[in-house]
Amino acid sequence: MNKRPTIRDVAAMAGVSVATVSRVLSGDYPVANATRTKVQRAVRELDYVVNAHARALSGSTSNVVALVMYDVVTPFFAFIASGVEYQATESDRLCLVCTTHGDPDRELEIVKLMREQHADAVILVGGVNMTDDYRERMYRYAKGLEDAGSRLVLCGRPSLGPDFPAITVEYDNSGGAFSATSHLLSSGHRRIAMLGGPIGNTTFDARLDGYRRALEAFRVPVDPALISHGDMSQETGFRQIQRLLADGVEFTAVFAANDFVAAGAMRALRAAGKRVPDDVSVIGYDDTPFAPELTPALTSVHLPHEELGRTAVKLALQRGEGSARQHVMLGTHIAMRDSVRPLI
Amino acid sequence: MNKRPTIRDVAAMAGVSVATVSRVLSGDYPVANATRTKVQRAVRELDYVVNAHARALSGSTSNVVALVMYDVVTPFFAFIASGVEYQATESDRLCLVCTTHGDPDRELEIVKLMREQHADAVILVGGVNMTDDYRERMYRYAKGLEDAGSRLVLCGRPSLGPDFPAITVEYDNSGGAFSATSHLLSSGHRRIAMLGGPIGNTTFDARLDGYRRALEAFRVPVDPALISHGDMSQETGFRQIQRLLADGVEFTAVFAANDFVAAGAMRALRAAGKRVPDDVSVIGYDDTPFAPELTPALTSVHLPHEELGRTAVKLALQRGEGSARQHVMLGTHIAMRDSVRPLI
DNA sequence: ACGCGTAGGGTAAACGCTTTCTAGAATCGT
DNA sequence: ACGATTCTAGAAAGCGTTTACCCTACGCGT
Repeated sequence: MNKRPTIRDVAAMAGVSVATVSRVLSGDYPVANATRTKVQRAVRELDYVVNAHARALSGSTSNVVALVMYDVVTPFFAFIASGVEYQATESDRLCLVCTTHGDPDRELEIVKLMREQHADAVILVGGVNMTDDYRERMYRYAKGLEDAGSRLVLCGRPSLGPDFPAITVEYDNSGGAFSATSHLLSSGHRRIAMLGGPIGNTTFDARLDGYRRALEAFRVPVDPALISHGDMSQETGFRQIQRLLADGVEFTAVFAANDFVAAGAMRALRAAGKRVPDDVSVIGYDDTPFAPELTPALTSVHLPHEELGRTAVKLALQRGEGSARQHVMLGTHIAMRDSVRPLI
Repeated sequence: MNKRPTIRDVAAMAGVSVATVSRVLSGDYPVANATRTKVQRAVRELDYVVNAHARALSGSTSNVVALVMYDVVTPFFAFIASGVEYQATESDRLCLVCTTHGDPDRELEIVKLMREQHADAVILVGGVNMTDDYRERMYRYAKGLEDAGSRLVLCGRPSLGPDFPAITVEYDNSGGAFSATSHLLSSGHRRIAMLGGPIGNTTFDARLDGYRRALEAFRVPVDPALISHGDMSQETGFRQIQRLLADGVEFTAVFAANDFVAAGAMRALRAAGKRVPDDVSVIGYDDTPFAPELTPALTSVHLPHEELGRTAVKLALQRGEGSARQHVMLGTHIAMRDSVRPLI
């Protein structure tokens, strides 16, 4: 096993100083053509690659973007991650991925690790419980990261105010829910069950808010019996429909907090002998890739997941005054399929 | 914006030398309790975090594991990534994620970047085209990474031989296909269409091989008309069924190269008025989370995705003689659901 | 011919940590 | 009580780059 060559070895072989090698490599400083060629030959000869840590230590930018999310497999996160990875690559950055599984301690640990790494940007993804504890925690993160020269980005979660030292990139969560509910309402549905969603979670709360606003706009009273809470899983959707049916709550349509909940709901409806969309219309949220594969193909609120991720990186990397606390909101649209039918 | 404190600042505040601070932080070397306390207080006071690059430069391990895959959203990759991330965290490593989208140039670029980063392990995930060019490329990667002190891991792709300086962690791809096909055969099916799959890709080839072996074991002739190629998408499954039907090829069962292909196939069958499983049985591969949500719930070959990822990291990080070229093969099993029915 | 701006390149000081080497102090065996 | 250990901690030499600073040589306007 050869020891890996350093810049000195390259300099020696090329017969120049290390400074010159460094200059050839970074390509900023003027270097004579003959010299450049000699250096490049030596680099190839020795199969030399720079030491990123030495460079980061000396230079002070690590060229790393960090992504912190709940998990890596839920399509919502996976697609945002995809956008982040894409844009990071585009911007010649590497992409560090960490998961919290909702554990604040782990999150704290990760932010500390990112300070150690001098990440150019730290992107926190997804809904949260907006408590005082959370705000305070974010404030500490922001301070720590700022001192380390990192940008903090809140992605797919609400801004903490214009004075908060972080970039926010969210999508119109409440607006999407408003559209979805309005779609059902204008199809004649009045008894619309709202399913899924951890109570207090900003994502679910926003979706619930859109649901409420749409009902109000149509002057339909909000019936608390139609609103259920739980996590965002298929099981939740399945059980919530079962309970609604068992309790004899009447409804002709279902607005699920996301596509998993919708899938579970459809399964429960089918099990109970209800046909979708003939007896009950169903609409989901997130427009997951499997939505079109369900039977019937699921109508869902489409989110700009990848663009969310890309924008987060783009804004974080853009230097200049005031660039450290921007706020962007992306739109959504409904992907119409076969799970919604007008009420006759 | 305060400048971030260094180890010297901590040393100064605690009234000790930097060496002592370093030792308190790494916790290996014996330090008097009183001293340790003083240092820890100073660390907390200053909100000090070490500089990972300085540490890596001096120490020489970066505590980073790199994951290189086709993309980040396909469940196959996402679940392996999940396992990798989990085990990396477990082992106090950070996880760098890169995607190639099948571009060899990008892959080369990434391996170079990982050499720069001194990643502890570089994990290459997923099937490939096993060409001479590929072997040669891998050999160059292995050499370069070995010099940089990194372990190379081939995950979910075949080993390059016991002498090749890389760890291999694969699953029994061909065996899974054998089981799936046997399941169909022992249910009485004889005309089984094999769908999807890029020709030459090790993953698809292995699945095809299992299909063939099962047919032979049941003394059923292999009919080339039943085997179609394409990518691993829903569209492929959809179109391949359409073509089979249009060509008047007879079949009573479908073995799809993965669950996406299976979903597309089921859609095409439904569109053609064929019922699944009454008229045609369908079996998928990968056991994606949406498999149980399809109608009917899809029977599929379950893969130990997460364990694949975890094992890759575990083996790569374990030091000692011979640990650099191990070969592990994990098993699969069939997740039985409702898309297969015995032929009467 | 002279001064000057600039291209080209070398020297050496950081960057922030780990670790070896060294040494004083405290403890122990006899 | 005294040499031999054992603790504890500091000094300083790297680790591999980048970059500020300095110097030479050359082209050019006047």
